[in-house]
Amino acid sequence: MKGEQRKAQIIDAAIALFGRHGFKGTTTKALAEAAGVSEATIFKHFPTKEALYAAAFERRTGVGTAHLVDTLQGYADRQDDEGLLRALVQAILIGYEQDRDLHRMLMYVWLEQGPTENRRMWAQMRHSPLFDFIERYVRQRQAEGAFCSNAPEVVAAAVLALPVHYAIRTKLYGIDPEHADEEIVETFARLLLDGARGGTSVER
Amino acid sequence: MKGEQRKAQIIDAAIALFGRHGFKGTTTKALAEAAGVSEATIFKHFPTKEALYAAAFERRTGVGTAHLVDTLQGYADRQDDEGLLRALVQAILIGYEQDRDLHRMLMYVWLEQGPTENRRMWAQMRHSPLFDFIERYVRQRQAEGAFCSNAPEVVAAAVLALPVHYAIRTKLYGIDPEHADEEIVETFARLLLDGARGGTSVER
DNA sequence: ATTATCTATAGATCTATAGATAATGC
DNA sequence: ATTATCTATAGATCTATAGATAATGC
Repeated sequence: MKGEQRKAQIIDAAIALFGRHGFKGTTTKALAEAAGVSEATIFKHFPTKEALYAAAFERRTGVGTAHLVDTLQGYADRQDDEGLLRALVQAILIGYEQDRDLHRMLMYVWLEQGPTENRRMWAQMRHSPLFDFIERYVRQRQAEGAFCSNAPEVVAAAVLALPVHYAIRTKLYGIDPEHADEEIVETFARLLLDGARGGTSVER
Repeated sequence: MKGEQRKAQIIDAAIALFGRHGFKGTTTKALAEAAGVSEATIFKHFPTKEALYAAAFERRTGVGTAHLVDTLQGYADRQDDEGLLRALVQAILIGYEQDRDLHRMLMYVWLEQGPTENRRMWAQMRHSPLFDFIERYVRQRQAEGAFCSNAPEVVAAAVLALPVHYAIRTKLYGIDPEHADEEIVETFARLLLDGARGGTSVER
C-alpha cells in the first residue's frame, strides 16, 4: 500500500480509538491492531504517538461547514429566521451523529490540553466561517429590529450551545433521547427564535 | 493520621489529578506525590486505582443542590420567573467554577464510560431534585398559561444546557469569557425566559 | 534501489505487593 | 497488638527502535 493511503487508514483507525479512550487510554498496540498493521509500521508513518494524535486532530478541519454556511445564508436572504435556526440545529445534530468519534476526540483534546492551548484553539473556532456567520446574522437582525438588543456574541453562543450540548449528551455520551430529533429541532429553533426576538424585554 | 482522614486527603488529591488528566493519564506515582504519601499507602487505602477513581466519583453527590432547589422554589412561589432563571444560571456558573476539578472528572467519566453505564448515570441525574424541580416548574407555568406549550422535558433540558455548556467552556476548558458572568446571567436568563414564554408561536 | 512492512526486543514506566519500620492505644 | 506508613521490587505493559524481509518501480 502507498504511503499516503496507509497513513489515512491509520488515522481513521486512530480517530475511532482516540475518540473512545482518549490519548493515554489508547495504546500503540491497539492502534496497530485496529489499523491492521504492526506497531512498527505505525511508527514508520508517524514518528511518535503524539504526532499521530496531532494528525488525527487535523482531520477536524475536514468537517466542512462551508456548505452549511451557504445554506444558512439562503435562509438569511429570505429573512426566514425560523428556517435558518432549524437548519442550523439539525446540521449540528447530524454532524455529531456522523462524526461521533472525531467529536469525542475533540472533547478529549479540550479536557487534556491546558487553558493556554485551549484559548488558542478557541480563537480559531471563534473566527470560523460558521461562528462568524451566526454573529453577523444576529447583529444584522438586531439592526433591522427583528431581534432585541442582547450582546450578539452571547446570543450567537447560545444558539450554538443549545444544540451542541444536546448533541454531546445524546450522540457522544450515548444517553437515550426522549424525543425524536425532528421535535428537538423544532422546539430548540422556536425557543432560540423567541429568545432572540425578545418580547419580555424588547423595549430595553 | 487516622484512616478516614487520610482517605479523604487522598481522594481530594485524586479529584484534582483525575480531573486534569483523566483516569489513564493519572499515574499512581502522581497520585502519591500529590497526596504526600507513598504509592504503597495509596494501595493500603484503596485496593486498586479503579477503586480510588470510584471513591473520588462518589464525591459528586457531595455537590449539594438541595439548598439551590429551596432558593428556586422561593422564586417560583413568588412567580418571579426571571429571578428564578437568573439564580439558576448563576448557581451553575458558580458551581462549575468552585468544583472545577470534580466537574472535569465527571466529564472524563462521561467520555470514558460506555453508553450502557452512561444511560444508568443519566437516569439518576434525570430524576435528581434539581432536574425534577425545573421540569415540574415548567409544567406548572405552562398550565398557568405563562409559558407556551413546548415539551416540558425539552424546555428543562434547554434551561440547563445553556449555562452548563457555557460553564464547561469558560470554567473547565479555560476559554476566556468575553463578558462578565453577571451579563451572561442576565442575558441567558432573558433568552430562556422569552424562549419559554413563546410569543412567535404562543397560539400553537 | 527504493519503499513498505514485519519480528523481536530494548528501555522506560506503571500498577500492585511483600516485608520491614515507626507510631499509636490498650 | 494494632494501625499506618515506608522502601524496594516484581511483573506487566507501553512506546519506540534495530535489523531483516518482502514487494515495487526503474
